[in-house]
Amino acid sequence: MEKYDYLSIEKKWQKYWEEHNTFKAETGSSKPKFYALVEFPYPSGHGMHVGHIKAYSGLEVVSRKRRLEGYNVLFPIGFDAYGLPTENTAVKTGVHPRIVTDNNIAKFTDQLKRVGFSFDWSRVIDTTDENYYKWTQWIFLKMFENGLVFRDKTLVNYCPSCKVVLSNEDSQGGKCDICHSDIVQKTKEVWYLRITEYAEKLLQGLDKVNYLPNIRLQQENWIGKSTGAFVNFTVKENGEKLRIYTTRPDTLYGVTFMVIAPEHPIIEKYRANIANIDALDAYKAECAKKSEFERTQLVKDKTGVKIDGLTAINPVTEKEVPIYISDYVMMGYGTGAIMAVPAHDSRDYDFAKKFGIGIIEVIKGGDISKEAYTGDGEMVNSGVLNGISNKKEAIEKMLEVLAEKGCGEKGIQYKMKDWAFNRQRYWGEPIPIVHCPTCGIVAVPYEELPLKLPPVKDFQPGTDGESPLAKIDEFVHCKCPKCGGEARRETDTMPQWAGSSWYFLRYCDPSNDKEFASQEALKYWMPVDWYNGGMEHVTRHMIYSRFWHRFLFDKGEVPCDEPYAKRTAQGLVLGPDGEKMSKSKGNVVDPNDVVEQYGADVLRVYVLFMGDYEQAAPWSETSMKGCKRFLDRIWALQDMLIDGEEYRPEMTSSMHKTIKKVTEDIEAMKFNTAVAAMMTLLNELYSAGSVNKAELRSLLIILNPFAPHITEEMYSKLYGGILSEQQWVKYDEKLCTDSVIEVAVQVNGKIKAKINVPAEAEQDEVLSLAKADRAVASAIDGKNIVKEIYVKGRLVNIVVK
RNA sequence: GCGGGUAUGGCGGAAUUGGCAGACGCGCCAGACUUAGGAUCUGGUGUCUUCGACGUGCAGGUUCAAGUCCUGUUACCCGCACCA
Repeated sequence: MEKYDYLSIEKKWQKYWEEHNTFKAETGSSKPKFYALVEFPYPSGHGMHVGHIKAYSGLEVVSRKRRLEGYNVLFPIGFDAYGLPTENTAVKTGVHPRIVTDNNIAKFTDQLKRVGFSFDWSRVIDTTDENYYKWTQWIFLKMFENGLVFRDKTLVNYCPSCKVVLSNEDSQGGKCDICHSDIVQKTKEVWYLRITEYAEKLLQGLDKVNYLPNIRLQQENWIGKSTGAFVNFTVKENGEKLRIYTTRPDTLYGVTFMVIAPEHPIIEKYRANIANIDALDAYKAECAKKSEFERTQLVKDKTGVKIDGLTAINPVTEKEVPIYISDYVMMGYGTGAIMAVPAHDSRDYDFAKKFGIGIIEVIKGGDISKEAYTGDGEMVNSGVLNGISNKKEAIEKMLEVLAEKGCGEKGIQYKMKDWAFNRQRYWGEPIPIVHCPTCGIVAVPYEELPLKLPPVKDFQPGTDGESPLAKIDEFVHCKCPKCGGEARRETDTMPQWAGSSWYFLRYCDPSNDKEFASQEALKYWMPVDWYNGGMEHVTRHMIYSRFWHRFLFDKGEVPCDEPYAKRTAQGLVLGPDGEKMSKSKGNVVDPNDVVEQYGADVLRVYVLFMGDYEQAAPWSETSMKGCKRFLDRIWALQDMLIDGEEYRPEMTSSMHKTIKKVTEDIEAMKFNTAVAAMMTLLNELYSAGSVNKAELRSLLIILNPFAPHITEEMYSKLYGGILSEQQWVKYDEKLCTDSVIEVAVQVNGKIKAKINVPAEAEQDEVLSLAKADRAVASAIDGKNIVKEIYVKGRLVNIVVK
C-alpha cells in the first residue's frame, strides 16, 4: 500500500465537495433542519490561528454527523469585517480599508478551505458589503422609528488613544477593548440604543434557552437586576425633592447623611445658595480627571465635600442630615443620590469614619464600632420596625410606611446601561441620520439605503474626536428629507458590534435584496439550534444580538423571540509555553503550517483531542504527532482488511460500544474521549491483526466528522461511493456488553482479586464465585461476614470482622 | 470586595456521577526489523522500604466504599467591580 499523501488527497476531496455542493443547505427541504452557528471571524491581517480552528471544529463535527443522520444542515460562515484594527492598518500603510479587508477575507477563506470545514460557501456574508449593511442601517432606522435610538450629552467612556467613545461593554475594567489604554470619562453628545428597555426581557428570555450555566450567570450579572425602593428626601432650604434609590429601605432610620454624585443637577440648580460652590467645582474637576483605574484603586480611601447650604430631611424620621458630594456615587446608576447608612453599608461606613459623621445602629448583630454590619438581625432604633428580625418583613413594613406618607415606592434597577452606539471612525456603517436646522434629527428614508460609505483618502480621525467623514463635504452636505432644506449628515459610524447583531438572520437568506431575509427562510431556519463561541462575547455580542433580535420579534419581523436555542463555549488554545497566544509573545501557531506538515485531518483531530473542549489547553507539537500516528494507523488498516458483511463475534461488543460512545460524546462536546474511544478500537483491531469490511466501514463513518479527507478517500477506494452521502451507523444497546465481565472483589474495601463472571449472573452466584477465589478465601478465613455488597457488573465488597 | 471555576503520574488529560484511580495520547524504558532511525511493530511505565503499603492541593467528616458528598483551608484562573 502506498503512503498516505495527505496534501493531494485533501485537496482532491475539498474540490469534490465544493463542485458537488455536498454541504449546501436547502431552505424548505422536508428533512428535519439543523442550524449550527459559529462566531464569524474578524478578518485581521495576521490570518487565523489554531484557536479559530478549535472554535469551528466542534460544531463542524456535529454538523457532519447531523448530515449523516439525515438532517438538512445550515452551517454557514462569514466575516465581521468592520472595525478599528483594519482602519489602523489603513492609516499606517495608506492602503484603503476596503482593499485591506478584501485581502484579509481572501486569506481567511483560503485557510478555512484548507482545513476542509463543511461550511455552505454559497451563503458567505461580509458585514462591510453594501448589500449587507443596507439592512444593518434598515434595522437601525426601525429602532429609531420606535424610539429606541436617542442622543444624549453625558459622561462617556473615551479612549484618548483610539480617539473614540466606547460603550460600557467595550471598556470593561477601565481599559479600551482595542488598544488597552486607560479610559477617561468625558462629557460628549453621543447616540444611544435604549437596550435598558429590554433588560427585563433579556433576563426573562434566559429561562427559555439552553445556555451553559456560567454563560447564563454572566448575562444575569451583567444585566444586574436589583429590587429596592425609591425614596424622596426633601431639601430643607428650598423644598426640592431629592430622590434616592436603595435596596435597604429597612435601614431608613439609620441614615446620618446623604451623598450625591459630583455631576448631580441639583448643584447647578442651586449654585447661588451653596456657600462653598468653589470647593465643589474643584472637586468635580478633580473627579473628571481621574481615570477609571485610579478610581478603583481608591476604593478604601473615600473623598468628598460637604455641601454648605443644602440640608436634607429624612421623610420618615423628619430628622435633618447633611448632604455630601463624592465620586463613590455614580450619576449613571439609580438616581445619582443615596441615603447613607454607615452602620450597615461598608462604603458609607468608610466615608462616615473619614468625615466624622455619626453612626446609628438599626440592626443588631454586629459591632459597629469596628465595621459596618451587613447581615440580618433584630431591628432597633427604628420606630415601627423595632423588634422585626426578618429583613424581608422589615422591608415590606417600611414600604407600607413610605406609601402612607407618599414619599417613596418599590423600585427596580439594572446595572446594564444604554448602549453608546457611535464611533468617530471611518470603517463602519454610516449612521443614516440627517441633522436639519429646522426639522432637527431626521431619518434617512428607507429607499435611500444603503447610505454608502464614501471613498476617502485620509482616514485619520480628527484631533477633536471628529469622524474622518466630517471632512468630506459631498457627504456632509445634503438636503433634509423632510423639508428639502440644507442639512448636515451624521458623520459618525456604528460600532463594530452592529453588523454581528443580526448576521445569523442573514445567513437564512443571504442574497435577498428586498428584505433582510424572507419570512419563509426565517420560519424554516430560526432559531439557531446550537451556537458555539468564545466566553469573551457573552456580555457583549450575545447581549446585543439578543436585544436586536427581540426587538425584531416585537415588530413581527422574525418568528421567534430568542435567537439561540443553545449556546456553548470552547476553551482557548494556549501557546506551547502555556501562555495565551499572542503575536508579541511569538507563540502563535499558524494552521497553514500544520496543514502543510501534518495534514488538515491531523490538525482537526488534534484540536479536539488535546483536552476538554470547554477548557483551555496548551499546544504541543509532539502530542499532535500522536494524532498523526493514529491516522496513519487508520490508513494502514487497508493491509489488514478481510472479507465479512457483519462484525465478527469477538469484535461485536467493541464495535457497538465505540459507536455508542462516539455518538453520545459528540452531542456532549466530549470530543477528546470520542477520539480516545476510536483509538482504543483501533488498538484492538491491531491486536486482532485484522479488520473486516463491515468493521472498517463503521469505523470510517464515525471517524468521518473528525477526519473527513482520509475517511472519504478510504471509503471511495474500498467501498465505492461518497462517505458524506452515507448514513450514520447505529448501535444496539444490548450488544454493548460482553457476555463475560470482570468484577473486582474487595474485602473491607481493599481489592483482593478480579474474577470473570457471566454478565447476567445474580448476586448469589457472583458472591460464591468470589469466595472461591484463593486470595479472597484467605482474607475472609475465620472472620465473620458482616455485610456483602454486589454492584452489578462492577464489584463485590465483603465486609468482615 | 462580590460571583463563578479549577487543582488527578514526568506532561495533556480520563473516570459510567458514590463502586477497580490514572482510559486515550505524549514522553520515557526495553525488545524486534534495520547500514541507519527523529520511521514502523511488540512489550513495559503512579510512588515506595514491592508476597505489602501509600496515593487525586491541604486538614477533618459521612459511608461497606470518596477524585466524586459534607465542613474548614490554601493556591491559581476567569468575570464583575464604590451598582447604593
